[in-house]
Order: sequence, then C-alpha cells, then structure tokens
Amino acid sequence: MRIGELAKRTAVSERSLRYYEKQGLLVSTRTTGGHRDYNERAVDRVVLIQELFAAGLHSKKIGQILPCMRDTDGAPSEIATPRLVGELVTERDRINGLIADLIRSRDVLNDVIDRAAVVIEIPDSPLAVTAGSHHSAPAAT
Amino acid sequence: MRIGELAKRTAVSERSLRYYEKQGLLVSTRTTGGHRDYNERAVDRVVLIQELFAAGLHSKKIGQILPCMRDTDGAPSEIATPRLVGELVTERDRINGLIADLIRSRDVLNDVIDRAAVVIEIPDSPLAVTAGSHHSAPAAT
DNA sequence: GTAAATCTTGACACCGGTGTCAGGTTCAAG
DNA sequence: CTTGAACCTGACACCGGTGTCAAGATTTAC
Repeated sequence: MRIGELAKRTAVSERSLRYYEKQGLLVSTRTTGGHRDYNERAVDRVVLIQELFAAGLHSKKIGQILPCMRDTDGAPSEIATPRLVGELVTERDRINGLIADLIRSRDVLNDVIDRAAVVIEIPDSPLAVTAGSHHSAPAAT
Repeated sequence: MRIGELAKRTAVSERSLRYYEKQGLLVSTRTTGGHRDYNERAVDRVVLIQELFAAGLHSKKIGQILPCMRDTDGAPSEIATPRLVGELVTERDRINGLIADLIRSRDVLNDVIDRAAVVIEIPDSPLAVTAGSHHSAPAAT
C-alpha cells in the first residue's frame, strides 16, 4: 500500500510516517518513480511506534527496541544488549510511575465530575447530559 | 515557607513554581520585600499540579479544575460548570486511553527485557544484574 | 495525451513546560 | 554594617514530534 492508505489506516499523518522512516523506525520499498510502498505489517508497526511515543520514549530508543521484538517485521528478532536492557528497565519503571500518576489524575477528574453531576442531576432537570457514574476504566496488569 | 524550601519538598524547580503562579495555579503571599511565602497546603497542590501536567492537561484547564476540588486550598470549593464537566469527561476518557496505551507499551518492554534476561541468565553467568521477573506494576482502578 | 489525485523532498514554525543566565534586591547571621 | 545565601523579574533557548506550505515529479484514469 502507499503512504496515503497507510496514513488512513493508522490515523497517523503522512508527515509523521515520513519522519518515522527518516528516524529508521519504519522501512518501505520504493516504486520506480520513488513513491513509498508498504507491506501489510507496516500497519501494526506504526501503531506500535505510536504507543511507544505515547509512553514517552524517544525515537532513538524506539529504534533500538524494534529489532528486538518478535514478529514485528519478519526480521530474526535480535536480542537486546545488557546495556539496553538496563535502560529498558528504567523506562519500564518510569512508565509504571506514569501509570500510577495517570490513575490518580483520572480519579481527581472523576471527583470533580461526580461532584458536579450530583448538583446537576438532583434538581430533576433532565439536563444531565454527561452525568452519571460511567467510570469506565481499562483493566491494568 | 519560601520558594526554595517548597522546591525541595516537591522536587519541582523554582522556575516551575513561579511559572505555576503566573498561570494562576498557585498562590503565595509576599513578604515586605516581595519574597514569596507559601503555606503548608502548597506542597500538596504542587504535587497535584504536577500529576495533572503529567496527565497531559494544559495549565489553563488545570486552572479551571483546581477551584472545583475539595480541601485544596480552604476555598469553598466551586462546582464545575456543565461545559467544564463535558471537557473533563473528554479528558478522562483520553487519560483512560493513555493508560491502556502505557500498559501495552510496558508489556512490550517487559517482553524485550524477558527475552534478553533468558539469554543472559541461562548461560549461568552471574552477570544477570538487572534480570529477573520483577514485574512490579501499580494497581489500577 | 491530458488532467486530477497522489506522492516527493525541503524548510519553517509551533507548542508549552522547563533550564538557564543576567543584573539587581532582600534576608538573616556575624 | 557587611557579607553570603536566597530571592526577584525578565529574556532567550530548547526539545522533538507534528502541521503546513511550496515547487515539482509520479501515478492513474479518462
């Protein structure tokens, strides 16, 4: 598929996809005219890259991790060096702390939302559009 | 307490504390000479601000949330407007999605770490410094 | 063969919290 | 007093992934 389709399927801008390639995170073959051509696996890879970015990892580190993953790109899946493993452990711990923080923040928001919801709902005005205790939460660990 | 102490106790730079004040997130009385003076509650407030920043909220929105919280600053604790509640719900959902992402990223890292740990540990070289399945994870929800 | 859609590279700019430096003032202890 | 630590305001810069525009080449369909 070409870059436009990949962009649509991953909801990631073409700009970013080209950036990923320049950073060595994403590979593509080229048509005779120089247009990028991606295989089906690219979709999952882009999604993964996005998640790792969202986790606060820098492109350089992501570039080190990707070859160490299984079934990401058919590659024989390298093994992380002890040095890299140490860094990854640090990152993982940082992410765990971040998750804990996010949970706290979410609870703070829920608190404010709930306190407002009560006020809005009780005066029997069916204006309570967004109220209610829909505290959906992703399962953790 | 003065800004230096608050900075130490919260592990937040003086620069940031002044920035928070300029954004209206943090208040302080002033000495005759103009030095900032904080009360004890400031510590918790700063920590909270940091968590909300880590959650990706912008200072403006944090400024709207803070007055709606209970026992944050003795203030009578305002109630969020329906408009704000809507925005907060959006934020909360975004944060929930972010948490889910982070968990996935963490698992990816754990995968890479584990695969390397096996290689390092099995060849009975006690070099396995950071290895082992210490998959500590914060409790969620 | 031609037009419209898609793609190419390159460059400039943004965001927004934070680091840091400069030049000057205030505080607290000797 | 005087001196050193702590604080003040203001300004410049960064980071790094992303938006966007420009000028041109390629693809695809008619």
